[in-house]
Amino acid sequence: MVGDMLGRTYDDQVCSIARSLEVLGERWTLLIVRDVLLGVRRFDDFQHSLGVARNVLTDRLGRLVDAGVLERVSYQNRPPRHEYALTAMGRELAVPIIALMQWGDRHHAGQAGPPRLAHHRDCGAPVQAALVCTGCGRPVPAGDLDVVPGPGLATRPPRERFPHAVRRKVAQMHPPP
Amino acid sequence: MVGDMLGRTYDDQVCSIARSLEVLGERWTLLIVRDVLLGVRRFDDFQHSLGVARNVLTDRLGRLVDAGVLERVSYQNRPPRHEYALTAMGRELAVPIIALMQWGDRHHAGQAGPPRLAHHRDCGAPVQAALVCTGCGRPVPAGDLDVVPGPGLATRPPRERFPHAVRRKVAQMHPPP
DNA sequence: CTGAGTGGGTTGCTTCACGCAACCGACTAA
DNA sequence: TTAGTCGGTTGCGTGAAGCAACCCACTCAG
Repeated sequence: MVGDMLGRTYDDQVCSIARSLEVLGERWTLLIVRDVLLGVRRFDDFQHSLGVARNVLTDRLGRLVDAGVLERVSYQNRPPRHEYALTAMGRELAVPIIALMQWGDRHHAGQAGPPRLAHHRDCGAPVQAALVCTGCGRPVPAGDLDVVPGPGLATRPPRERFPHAVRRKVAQMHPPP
Repeated sequence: MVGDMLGRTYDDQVCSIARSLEVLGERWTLLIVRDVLLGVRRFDDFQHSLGVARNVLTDRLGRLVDAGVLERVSYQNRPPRHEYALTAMGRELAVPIIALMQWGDRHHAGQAGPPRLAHHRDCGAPVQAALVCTGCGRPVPAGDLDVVPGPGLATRPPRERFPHAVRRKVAQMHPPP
């Protein structure tokens, strides 16, 4: 019985993607983080930039603060006002967010080209999100990737595929490429 | 009419992240893609792996097929049955998905460690999602990143900060039919 | 020829989260 | 004094998600 019990969590998944999505997966949340990466900091600016309902925005900002992705930074005392800034943990989200952005650039941008570009501040050259091998240092195409069980998967062995299954042979009708 | 007009789309955003999220951002969708990356292919297997409602699963699989992320591959004719496989476009999602997974590994994994590991098939070494500079070839920490307007952002100058303006016009982003 | 099981859904009902609009409280600038 | 700013909260209505049940074409064991 972890989390909200209904609706927004993926309770029983032993998976870092599911756990990331519990923090980031709701509507608007990732766009808020994008906005912060682009320099937006204040409630009303998020609201105007996104067109999100104010109560929902309140909810999402609060969750991001609770999750440690954002922090409130006071900029005035009377009345108390604050901005939202990325924590170190939040800044690391640049990797998946830029990766998602570039996937969208490749497959869903108009002929005008990408709406935004990522550059290396030091040398000005474009930056790309990619999978790189820590062994040979080369980029790894998605097809050369093996995703295997890790130490955190101890609980629950891989799901049995119905012991009395006869399905296997039928599957050979169209052999995998 | 663009998108669903209500609820699931981010109509007026000129942003590749928003456009990616229109395809991938709904609940369960990204977990379905994760499952396909891990080798799950059939309706009932998704359903057991995720615990998602069957009608929702039907909807998500259909959307992913429509979006060109998955394709149906027939494996039997009477009755017609098929599996779901990643297209080339879908395979590219390994980058943002692994990035999200490793963010979750760093910040939300138990002390047991990551539930899953990504390895380079050729040399067996771990694979990491990262931002790399196409100029100097070095990894780029999130803090050294500049995200600047690109050619696709022609529409709409950077948002005014309403010195005196009335907010009504902005609020009416979806004019009544 | 039954009866059980399978795969891939569809239908109906209920609940919940989102969108909208109004309101608030402490301040500031005209 | 009124109008506006900023960061919310509250209340209400509705559409989408979740759940369970059902369905149909087919296969297989007995």
